[in-house]
Amino acid sequence: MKLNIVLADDHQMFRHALRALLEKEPNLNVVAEAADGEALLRIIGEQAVDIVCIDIGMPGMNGIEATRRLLALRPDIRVIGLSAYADRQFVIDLLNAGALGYVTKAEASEELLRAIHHVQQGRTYLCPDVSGAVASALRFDTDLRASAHQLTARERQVLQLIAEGHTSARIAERLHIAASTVEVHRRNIMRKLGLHNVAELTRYAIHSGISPVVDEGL
Amino acid sequence: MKLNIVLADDHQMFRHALRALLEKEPNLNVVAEAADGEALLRIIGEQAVDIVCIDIGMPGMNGIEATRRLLALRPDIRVIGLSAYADRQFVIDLLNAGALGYVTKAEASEELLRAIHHVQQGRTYLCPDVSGAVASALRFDTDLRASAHQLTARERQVLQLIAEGHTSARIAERLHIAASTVEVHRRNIMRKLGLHNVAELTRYAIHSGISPVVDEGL
DNA sequence: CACGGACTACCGGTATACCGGTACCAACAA
DNA sequence: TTGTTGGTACCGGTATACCGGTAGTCCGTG
Repeated sequence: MKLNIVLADDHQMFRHALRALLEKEPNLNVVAEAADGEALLRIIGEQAVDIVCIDIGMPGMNGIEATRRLLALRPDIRVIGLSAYADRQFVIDLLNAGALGYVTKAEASEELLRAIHHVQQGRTYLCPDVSGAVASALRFDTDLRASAHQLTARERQVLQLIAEGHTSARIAERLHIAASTVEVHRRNIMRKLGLHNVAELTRYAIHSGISPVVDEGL
Repeated sequence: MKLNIVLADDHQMFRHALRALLEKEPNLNVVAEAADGEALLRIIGEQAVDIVCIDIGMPGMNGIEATRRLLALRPDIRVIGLSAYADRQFVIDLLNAGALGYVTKAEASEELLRAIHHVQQGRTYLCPDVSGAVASALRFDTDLRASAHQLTARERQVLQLIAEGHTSARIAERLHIAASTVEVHRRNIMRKLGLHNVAELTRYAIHSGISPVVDEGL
């Protein structure tokens, strides 16, 4: 029985390339690709999926948020996070969201295959440079979780869209809520974080990993 | 006769995956991979290379600098730039450095194959979203090549203060000029970069190194 | 059950950003 | 000379951010 895999990454080129690589493995079957979180959720509602490899740094709904929602719908799916960075906060947030694996793109592709093998059996797998970062975090800072969860899921979502340069009106359209509601989220975010303008919010979003450093179409 | 290709990208996983994809083409032969600019220059000194696909966003020596040095040593090699973003400045800088192609990772992998085909014949190739960005720049400014979109020292200074979350009034105080002047700088910066709000300016500042990722207040 | 948290939504108001234009001056280049 | 670039400064106008309050629903917990 082949494993059904879905790839989620905003870079089509990366998805295609990764598909070519994974399909060289006889027991792996890439059944679908998604360019963003919305597409991913649509896909897992439509077909049988065993494992999802998801990029953390996607615009719109990011990988962590997407993981949270995906597992709420289909808790049986195994999620492996992919990221350009071995950022502690990323790893912690993703594991809290329910993912089983975490591999950086700087690692060899064999690491991803190893991760797939592990999570398929329900085990956790962190690639070497990530597990090192997490271990040091656990030694020095025991309450990382608290700071990571000051913001609610909805607030993180709004924050990411603000940091991507959208106005409250556009964010409201995107989330299918009223602009006034977005304004409320905006103020609550600023109050919780002690920030007072878009520049500071953007810096926070990038630094905390809610928003990727780079954006498309600049 | 097969085309000898070298891949340069700091993400090993991306390199491996891209290799798997390119090697499905019968006339392409990936002869080497490089994780940074230094390794790339070493490789092209050692073996026959026709085409180099190089990532712009590599740490250390970036793709543009590496392209410049590579072509100084081996002007016959065709260079294709790969990037996560369709940043005008990157495109211009890379073309000035002597590259023939530019493809974003958001595009389909077919775009890369198309670019390889074009540059092999000595022709230029820009993928659609990139040529769109360049075209929009041409509408505003006819003289692109002469570093038209470089910011002046004063503008960089203003941009940094904007990205730190200051208002135009505060920036004016800090620089001992009128707020109206700061507004002019602000608009000129946005026009040059093709950006339209503080969030995008902040991202650009962080991304371009004008502003550090971390700030005291955060 | 009552309570709080999260999310939703609206009201009003002020501050600031954003966009367009014009203008003067100094330094420098064609 | 004339033209160009960078820096300075102001005008008017609209859009959006930012700040304060109130209030309804839903949902999970004590």
